[in-house]
Amino acid sequence: MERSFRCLPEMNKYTEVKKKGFSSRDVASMAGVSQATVSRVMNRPDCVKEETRIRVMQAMERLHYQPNLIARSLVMNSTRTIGLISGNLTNVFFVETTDSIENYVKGQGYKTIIYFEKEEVKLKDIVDSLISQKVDGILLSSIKLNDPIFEGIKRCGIPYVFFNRRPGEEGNYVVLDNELAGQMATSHLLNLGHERIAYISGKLDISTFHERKIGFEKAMRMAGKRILDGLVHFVNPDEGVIGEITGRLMSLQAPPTAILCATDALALSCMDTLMSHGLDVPGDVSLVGIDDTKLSSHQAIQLTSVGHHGFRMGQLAAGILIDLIESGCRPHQDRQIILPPKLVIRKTSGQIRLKK
Amino acid sequence: MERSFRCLPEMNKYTEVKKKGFSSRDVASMAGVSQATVSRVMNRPDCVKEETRIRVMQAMERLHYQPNLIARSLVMNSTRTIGLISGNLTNVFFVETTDSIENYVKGQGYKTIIYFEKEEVKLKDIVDSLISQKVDGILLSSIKLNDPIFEGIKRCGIPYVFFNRRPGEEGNYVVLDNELAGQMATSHLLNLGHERIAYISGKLDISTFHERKIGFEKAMRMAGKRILDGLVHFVNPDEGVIGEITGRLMSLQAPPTAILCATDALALSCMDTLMSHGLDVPGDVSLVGIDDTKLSSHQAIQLTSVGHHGFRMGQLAAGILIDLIESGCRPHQDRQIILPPKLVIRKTSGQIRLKK
DNA sequence: CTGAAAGCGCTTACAG
DNA sequence: CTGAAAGCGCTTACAG
Repeated sequence: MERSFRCLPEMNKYTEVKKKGFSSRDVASMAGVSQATVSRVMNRPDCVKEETRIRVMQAMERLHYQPNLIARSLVMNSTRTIGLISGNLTNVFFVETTDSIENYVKGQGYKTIIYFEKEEVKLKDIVDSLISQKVDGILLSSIKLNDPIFEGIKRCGIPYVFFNRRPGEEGNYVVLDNELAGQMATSHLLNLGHERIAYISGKLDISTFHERKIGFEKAMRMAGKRILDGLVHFVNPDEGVIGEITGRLMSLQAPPTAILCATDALALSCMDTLMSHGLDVPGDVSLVGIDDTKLSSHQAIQLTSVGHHGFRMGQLAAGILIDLIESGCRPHQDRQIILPPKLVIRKTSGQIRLKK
Repeated sequence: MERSFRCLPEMNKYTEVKKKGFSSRDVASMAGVSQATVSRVMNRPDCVKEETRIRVMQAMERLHYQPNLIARSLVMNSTRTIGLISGNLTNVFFVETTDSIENYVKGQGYKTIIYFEKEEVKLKDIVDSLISQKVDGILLSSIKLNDPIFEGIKRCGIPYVFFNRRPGEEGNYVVLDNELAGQMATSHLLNLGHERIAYISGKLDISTFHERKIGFEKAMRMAGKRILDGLVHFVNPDEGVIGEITGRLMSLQAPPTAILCATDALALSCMDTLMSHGLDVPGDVSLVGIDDTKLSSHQAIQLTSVGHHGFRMGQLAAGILIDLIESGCRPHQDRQIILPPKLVIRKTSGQIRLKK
């Protein structure tokens, strides 16, 4: 558009688009009643005389009338929508939570707007967008430790629940006891005789990874084992560098006899690389994940893992959120659930073997 | 609530809920301008005097103002939202499409409302809900052959694209050449010397399954092989009966030497059962899927499959939808893409072995 | 460059 | 039981 035109009345690109449907006013005039009555037929049918109600309903049918929920939301100040900001679906764990969350909230009569986190998109923008969209509540796994956005969420007063990750000790959340999970996974490997244990994790600005690492360190310390420098890696899981790291680990002079991955998703990538290098798991190296996703129990995978069903975590978080939404008042106490992890020993972890 | 009260003015449960935020009117009065000017600062900043604009923006900051998109949508008649009705995430294929769709439309400035199909929830209700919510377009994989809802979608005039499944020959869609895919998968097994081929599929009221079955039959016919009665099953994939079917197939007097599953998801379930029965794939029985999901290429799975990357299908469909939305006019020709399938031979299919 | 006014499609007190 | 009216928070033609 030319500069000189920029302040002319803008062409309304919607002008020529036909109306998207009929309004309650159209129904009203067809039925010979007021708009208020049409509204009542939808919301409080008991309060409308049967004869009138039938006439209105016939008009609705004839016009294929669909109420405009946007308009309703505006007056009701409620959208019956929750916003879900989730980790990417390339991580199986979030597949489980996304599925269970959508199903749960749908059952409660809510819709779900989803966002999958992405490097380029700032969390703040997503949250702002959700606030602007007037969602009734926000469910988010994508939060960093001490993320300043947490303040913004609290300030605006919109109900929220974190799941899987949390910004700190405060707030509403449902998480795994990650420290314990890390500890249990490590102890399992120690019990099998491993000492040279590699640890592959996501970045430590995320609570999950921060806490699991502490658990790992704690277990090693308690067993009196040293954590070996080149064996510990904190990477960005999205970048697909797991293959490279794994390759490097295994071509070390003294490669690890076991690898603990901070998530099942990482372990799966790791396993993929190990196997494509012709290595046997657990023959050549043991492998353990954390999260215990369903996929890990597949007979072809059989990944030893520690976790607490993801679908349950999603459902719990969604349940709390809806509770928060419907109770209306802002409770004075944060709602916090820390789930106990469970170790599930499968086929990827085995007794250490002596170097041939 | 007592019957006698039912027509009393309803307690407005929103009455006591504090406003969800500030409005442009609040900003206006703080900045000492009219609401119209605040609106202009957001939408056509060039048309506002710099001094005024700065004053308004400061007021916005101070109030942490977030525009109410609900109100804007109402006047603009556009929500910048698309509705996605997807198959369940328990099917890996839909994990890939969901992920790519959300990412693509987000990049185009649209939000995504998702629904995962579910036995209990009727498609019509979901579509109606989406129409009521005034989404700008609908993307759906969940459609049955000749589904009457297709008429409703066309009538209401909302842009739509089907992906993976289609209601028939008509409409906008992006699908795999399913018949060819079925044929290629079958031919592959025939070429390996298999004749006793089992076929496990979803119900035939879904185009994908209908067409893939035709491909299967065609390949068998062209090879002059008979399709054996007890070896063909059309089941509801959600019900987890795959295990049972697989078990029954393999305990037949003359079990199949190969199993073709109509989707990778089915093949994965099938493999799980086969392995848990101690059977070797492909030693005891070959296994082939259709969709070629990423998971199939994992070293621990290595499922032979035929397909066309799911993420591409999702992205193509989303691209067409947004094109349809933004072009505004209803094109006279349907937009249809039929993707060519590719056979990827991995480790689950092998030469037939003679019965010991 | 800016404001007053109308309108998007609903809902709900208020009267009758 | 029903209608007229006001209002939710925006946007935009129309005046000035």
